[in-house]
Amino acid sequence: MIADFNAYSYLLQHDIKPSVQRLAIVNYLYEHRTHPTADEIYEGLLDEIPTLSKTTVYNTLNLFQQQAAVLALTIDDKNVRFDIDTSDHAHFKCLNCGKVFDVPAVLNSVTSVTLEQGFLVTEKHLYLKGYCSSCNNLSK
Amino acid sequence: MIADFNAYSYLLQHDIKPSVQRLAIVNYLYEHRTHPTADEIYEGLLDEIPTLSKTTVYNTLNLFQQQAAVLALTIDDKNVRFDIDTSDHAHFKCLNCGKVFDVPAVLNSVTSVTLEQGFLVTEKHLYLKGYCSSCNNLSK
DNA sequence: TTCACTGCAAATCATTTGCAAGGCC
DNA sequence: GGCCTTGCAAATGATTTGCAGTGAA
Repeated sequence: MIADFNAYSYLLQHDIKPSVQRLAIVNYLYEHRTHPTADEIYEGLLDEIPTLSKTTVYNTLNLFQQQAAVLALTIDDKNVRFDIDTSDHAHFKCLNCGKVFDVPAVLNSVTSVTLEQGFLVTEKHLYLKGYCSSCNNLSK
Repeated sequence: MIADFNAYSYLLQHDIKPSVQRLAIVNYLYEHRTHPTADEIYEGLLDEIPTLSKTTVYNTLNLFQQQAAVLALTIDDKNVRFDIDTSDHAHFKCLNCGKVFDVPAVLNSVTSVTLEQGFLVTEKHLYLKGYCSSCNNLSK
């Protein structure tokens, strides 16, 4: 499942000094593509690292963001969600079950939006909301 | 500047019973297209309505959202911002000055994203981040 | 030894909730 | 009178901050 992913070199590639906690968080994000919250990551790692503190999870995720090793999603207005997949895609949040799905959108094509002169775009987020197939079928 | 906008009928059109507070908030949003936070709206109306409570601002904005009279933006990870313009457009947030700009994007064209069978999309948000012309020129 | 990393406890801040008082039909 | 709206105070919950202890180079 972890396949050829090397958490250690992933951190080095992003100029992040590896540690037990940092490696665990990267691996958690690599294995759980559910766009977890800081709290979900913390809870998910407690068995593995019982001494882990939530502060460390927040510190680490903030560091990862700075180094562009993860993407912070604000599709949820309650808490920030994290995605280790920084490739070109959009997100869909089901308003019923709350799950956040990856959507294979081509965000680059969105670049066609007309920006004023001198605006420099460094980040693009396309958030879709509605009802996923499971929740949508229930109401039929 | 207020032109032909009628806050009273705007509320009625959205099945919202008018009140002094609700009218003031709608007018504030109509006149301040800066995507204000709940707190900014509260502060901005204190002179006009000194007895206004922040709870009422939150209650009202939540009601407006339910009735689709305003759009809630989560482009900012700190607090939710509100937009009375529900027409087709995107948003750009400057990472330096923090301002949120309207972008004349055609979100409908974004519909071309491939969604799985049975996914029902009810809301689309395109958030761009980077540096606005003022902040971008400073660094040159 | 030094300096960065960790983790506990406390602080902060946006938002919600409980509830009592006031106002409108 | 009854119900909806308002607003205060307190609660909640995510995230940050202060700071002391630990550990690795």
